[in-house]
Amino acid sequence: MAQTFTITTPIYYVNSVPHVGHALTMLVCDAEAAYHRLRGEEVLFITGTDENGLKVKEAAEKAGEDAHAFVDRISADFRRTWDDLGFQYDDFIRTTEPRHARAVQRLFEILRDKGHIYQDKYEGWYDVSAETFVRESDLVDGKSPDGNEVRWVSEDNWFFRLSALGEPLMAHIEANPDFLLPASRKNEVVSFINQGLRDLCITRTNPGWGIPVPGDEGKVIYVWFDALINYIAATGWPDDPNWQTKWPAVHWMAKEIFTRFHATLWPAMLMAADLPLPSQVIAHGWFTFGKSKMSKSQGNVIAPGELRDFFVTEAGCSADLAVDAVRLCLARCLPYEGDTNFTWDEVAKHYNSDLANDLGNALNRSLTMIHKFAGGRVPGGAVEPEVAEAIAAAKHGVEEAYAAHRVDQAAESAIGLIRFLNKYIDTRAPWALAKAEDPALGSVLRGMALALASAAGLVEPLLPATAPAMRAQLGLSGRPEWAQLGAEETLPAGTEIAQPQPLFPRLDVKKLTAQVEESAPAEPKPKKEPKKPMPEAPAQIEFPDFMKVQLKVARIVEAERMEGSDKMMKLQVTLGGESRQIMAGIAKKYAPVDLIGRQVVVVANLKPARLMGQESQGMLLAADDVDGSPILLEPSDEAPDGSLVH
RNA sequence: GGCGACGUAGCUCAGCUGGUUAGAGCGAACGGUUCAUACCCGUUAGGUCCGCGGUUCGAGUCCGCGCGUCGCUACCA
Repeated sequence: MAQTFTITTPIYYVNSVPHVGHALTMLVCDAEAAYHRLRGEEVLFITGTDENGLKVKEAAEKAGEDAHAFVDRISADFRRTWDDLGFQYDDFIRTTEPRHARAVQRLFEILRDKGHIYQDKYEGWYDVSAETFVRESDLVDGKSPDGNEVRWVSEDNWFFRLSALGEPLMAHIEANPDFLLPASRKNEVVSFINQGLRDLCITRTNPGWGIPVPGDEGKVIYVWFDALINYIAATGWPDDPNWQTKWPAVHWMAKEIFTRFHATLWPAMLMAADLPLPSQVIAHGWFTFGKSKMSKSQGNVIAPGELRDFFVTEAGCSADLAVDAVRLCLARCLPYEGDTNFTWDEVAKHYNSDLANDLGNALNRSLTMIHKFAGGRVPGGAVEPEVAEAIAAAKHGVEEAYAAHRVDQAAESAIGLIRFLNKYIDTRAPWALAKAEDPALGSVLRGMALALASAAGLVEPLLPATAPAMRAQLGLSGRPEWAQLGAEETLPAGTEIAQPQPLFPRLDVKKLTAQVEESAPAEPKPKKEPKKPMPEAPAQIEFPDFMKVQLKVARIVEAERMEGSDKMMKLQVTLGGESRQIMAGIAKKYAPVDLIGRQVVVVANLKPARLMGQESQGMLLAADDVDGSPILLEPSDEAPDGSLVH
């Protein structure tokens, strides 16, 4: 069986509403899928919704709705939005479907049987909203760093041995340079993995919603662990023996879920289960709007349908073509590496220059000329070499762009052919040839028509409504094979041309500018995520509060600088009978030789923590110097190691 | 804090392994053309290629330092 080209968007969390960011991911996948279909390949384009998690259940309750009804409703919203915009996905998978649950449970069992999952106790704070565990030290005023409510949980849980998979993962990344794209994101993943991976708690207490842990029904599987498995579930794994013809897949997503989940956790899960890794994992950046990210919490979401309606109302193009206009603008503004500011201004410019002035006008003027100078039929005559070459070059450019997942560059290359055509028309001046009754006229007109027919094919994955509309005006029906695209035979002499009909009416930019200025919301507050501040010390504390802190004298027996940090030092100390490892940020000021043998004061009953992948069992006390550098505290006289300080 | 990226014409950005007069699109100015959706084509922009130092016969392109933006980060207790 032939290998299928499988491409995925993330499954969208039902706690949000569809916005332009989602539409961008949909677009790149849709365009790539369409391109591969045009080439005659089997294609599987998967999208869907992520519907498990405590947060979903609580959102349903808040809405006074049954959870099933709630997710059905929101999932349908997403689906309707994508249908409305004409995205041609092949499968829409929901994590509440049995096929997904079965795959999740099966993968869990496999990993457990192989020893990659173990049971342990977790006790600590849990952020319900973000569905993550929160370190005590990260709490801000009793809330999570994101300001969400936290609750104390103490439970037995299942952990995924992610810590063991860093090395094989790195090996795979190094052996496959295009596995993670773009390169700048890949670097982030490499440094993330190099910091050392930690085992991940992958279960939660069963709230009556989610996928139960096989053999431990009191638990459900952590939403992220669960959600990622949709990709393989949609191929039919584990039951369909043909699933491997649909795997591996190309995964596209926005950058925020790249590093931790798609580029690390997911490949690690597959690796642990001895399943093939995705062929490529690719992240795009965000659209920003004004100064900040376009997001629900910022209140500056543009609904994708809103953009389409804009072109219908303001430019007056048909609904189908307005969708194409949206697609073009998304592609042209595609933030591949960084983020892109997505503005009405930019949108209007791309629409006018690429679609109205270049593409639409080139079609229009060419058709008019064929009517005026050739009686409305494609004349005979060989297409001139420079036209054939320009077509071939543009086609090649589009192919290269799609091979590199650069939908933006594919658009550029296809529009480039139109630009060439406009220059060619000016240079060859068919009106002058006609006047002079120059025999070259036929060749020139036919070349123009062929360039347009070819351009239609090249833009087709990106502009699926525009391409057939162009062909219809050119008097062509059906579409050529990709391989045939650009061939002279695809446009026989004598083909009857339709009456030209403007496809994309120009936008009146001046009028728009006035409107936008009028309706523009106040510039979104320039906000920087507040760095989590150190908890403020209260003005006074009770004596028992103080007594909670156990301070002891310790003697440093070993000290070692940490690679990759100019401040951190790893210390081995003795508290009399007991020795401990403590991490301390003092390496800038003190050298190991200054420290060994020295007595210091430590907080002895501080909960252990991991710093730079090292356990720290306590905290070294130091005063802040004016420049912020540490000044170590030590007893003024030799004290017994381990003696209490109070 | 660490790691990483970026800083090129008014704007958005290309410039691979260093090599003659540094490019594209948009905008602007001027000119041309008339087939066309007031569109298209051409010319122009005197760009310190962020700054300073270095390697080299030669650097936007490599190295160091500095400044400025930005990204990632499970950790400076």
